Amino acid sequence: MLFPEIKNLGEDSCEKVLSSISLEEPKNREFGDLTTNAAMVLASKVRKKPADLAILIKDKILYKYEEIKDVSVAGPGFLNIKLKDSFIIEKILDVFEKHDSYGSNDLAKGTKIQIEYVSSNPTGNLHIGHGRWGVMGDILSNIYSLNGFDVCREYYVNDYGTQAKIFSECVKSVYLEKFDMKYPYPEEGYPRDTVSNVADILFEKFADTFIKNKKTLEFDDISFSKNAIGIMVSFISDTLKSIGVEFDVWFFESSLYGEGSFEKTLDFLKKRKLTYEKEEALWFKSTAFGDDKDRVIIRKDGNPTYFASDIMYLMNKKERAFEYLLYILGADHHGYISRLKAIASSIGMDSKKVSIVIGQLVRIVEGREVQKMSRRKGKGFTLDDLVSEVGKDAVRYFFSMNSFDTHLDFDISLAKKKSSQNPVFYVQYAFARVGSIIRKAGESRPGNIDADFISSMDDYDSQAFKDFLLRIDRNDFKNSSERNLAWTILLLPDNVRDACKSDAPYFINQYLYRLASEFHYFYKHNKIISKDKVNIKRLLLALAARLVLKKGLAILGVSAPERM
RNA sequence: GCGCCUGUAGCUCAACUGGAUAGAGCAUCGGACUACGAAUCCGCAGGUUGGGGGUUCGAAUCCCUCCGGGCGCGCCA
Repeated sequence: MLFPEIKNLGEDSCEKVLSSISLEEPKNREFGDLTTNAAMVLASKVRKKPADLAILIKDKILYKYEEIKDVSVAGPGFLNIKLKDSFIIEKILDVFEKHDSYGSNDLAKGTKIQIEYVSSNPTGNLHIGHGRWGVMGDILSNIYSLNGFDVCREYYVNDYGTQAKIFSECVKSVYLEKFDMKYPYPEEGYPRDTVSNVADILFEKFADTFIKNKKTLEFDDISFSKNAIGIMVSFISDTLKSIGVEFDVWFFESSLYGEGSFEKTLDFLKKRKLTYEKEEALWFKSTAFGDDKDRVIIRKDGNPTYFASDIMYLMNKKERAFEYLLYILGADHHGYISRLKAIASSIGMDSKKVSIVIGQLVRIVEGREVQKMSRRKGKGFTLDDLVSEVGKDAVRYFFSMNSFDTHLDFDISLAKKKSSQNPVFYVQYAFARVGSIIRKAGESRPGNIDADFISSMDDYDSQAFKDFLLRIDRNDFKNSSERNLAWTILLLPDNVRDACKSDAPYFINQYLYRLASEFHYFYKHNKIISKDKVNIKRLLLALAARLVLKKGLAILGVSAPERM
């Protein structure tokens, strides 16, 4: 999304017109490398026919550029531009020049953004959906970083309210059984197997530490609960780590409530006349800020609600001076959008800088069987099940390959396949193929390549590599497969930028698939190594493809194997 | 009932946010190994964009209205 300021150049009409001019790849590649609608957008402003204006732009402006080989006017007034091969080759050399920084930009210039995702209650295992939000959050964080943002990845742990309490009670009941002590298991309690795991660990680690007096049943509930939740959080953290999802901050809801901070918040709200009492409860006027109903802050029984925590948490985020806040929530939480925005406005934040992405739910599909994700045990897959079934790479690729807005069908049998039907393998195989070429080149000891270079094909800063780049000629490509591959290699930065603009990690997946496809075709139709010689320019393209594939896979957090 | 998302090829999804002939991958059918990895490549076929109206030079995209699917609407978190 890159947020309003960066996305829109401004309100004033002139800039608005300019910003609606596009320069992009045409839908149909035969039209050229780039196309612009400039003539159509500007035509009415200068009172000319789009086609006439297009010809004017073509002759007076575009032909001045050395990089341009040809321009044609087509359709209602599109200007199609074909670039010179020599220019594309220069750009490929640039890719190696930049290498590590290739694909990144500094559009956001260190702007602080916090991305909160998963934030599942620490009262049970993660389900498949959490995996999707986790992967989405992680990849989006990567993408934001590449666009220059200073990203804080955060998980909000709900360890304070009723649910956390019920969970502790469950664990306590099982735990005390180990000492032949009876404690009622709450009705509507959590599934017993997860609870037992936690109780077992507490027993192993702490033995009877929490039991202060066996006869009077005196029990250290506070410490017990804290540890029980802590263990659950470590389970969750382990699961997420297994798919490469990690956080900078694990923020505990309970930490909001120390040292009279709740009272301070109440004072703050009361002073601003944002609260009122009704039916023995304290309410927050969230409707004044666009929410669809007012919310209770303090219940009839005197306890704060979850909404109260939301307010304090948001104030806390504000204090930490994040310029932008991004939430990734499951579709079952879409009711939050208006309330979070309402809180943000009420405490003086710009609600436009609080952005909420809603991910649609996930179904597991195996053949024709459809399973809905479920948190209840015995029904459906947990995230752990899925990871052990198909592995980290497939989980990450499949979870990121579609738009957030579509319900995702996760096809387990497809994810397990090791063939071209499986997009993960297709992309990884392209990378492995370049590795294979490099090895082959080393073995065949070609006359026109020296040994230093072969051993340093990954070391773009080495002298041998730089010498190699100097040998590349600027002559035209021999065929369209060489040119298309080169062109595709150059599109990574645009995709990284657009993926951020639209909060769409799947742009990267699609780009990688296209690049892999372009490479496979190139590979099939062009010989790189012949008997005693290497085609240097083709090797250059293969190496550039390798660099970009690696970079792209890294954004997705999917491994790039040398061999498969 | 109200709100959010959604309906595109047999299946899973795209379409650069209003642009050119709606594109990919699976699946189906045909073709290519004496070959740097056939885990690949090439080709054929597949569509009234759920239905109907409207807005304009131009609509899968925006508006209205039906129909279908998912998810929300607690003094739970």
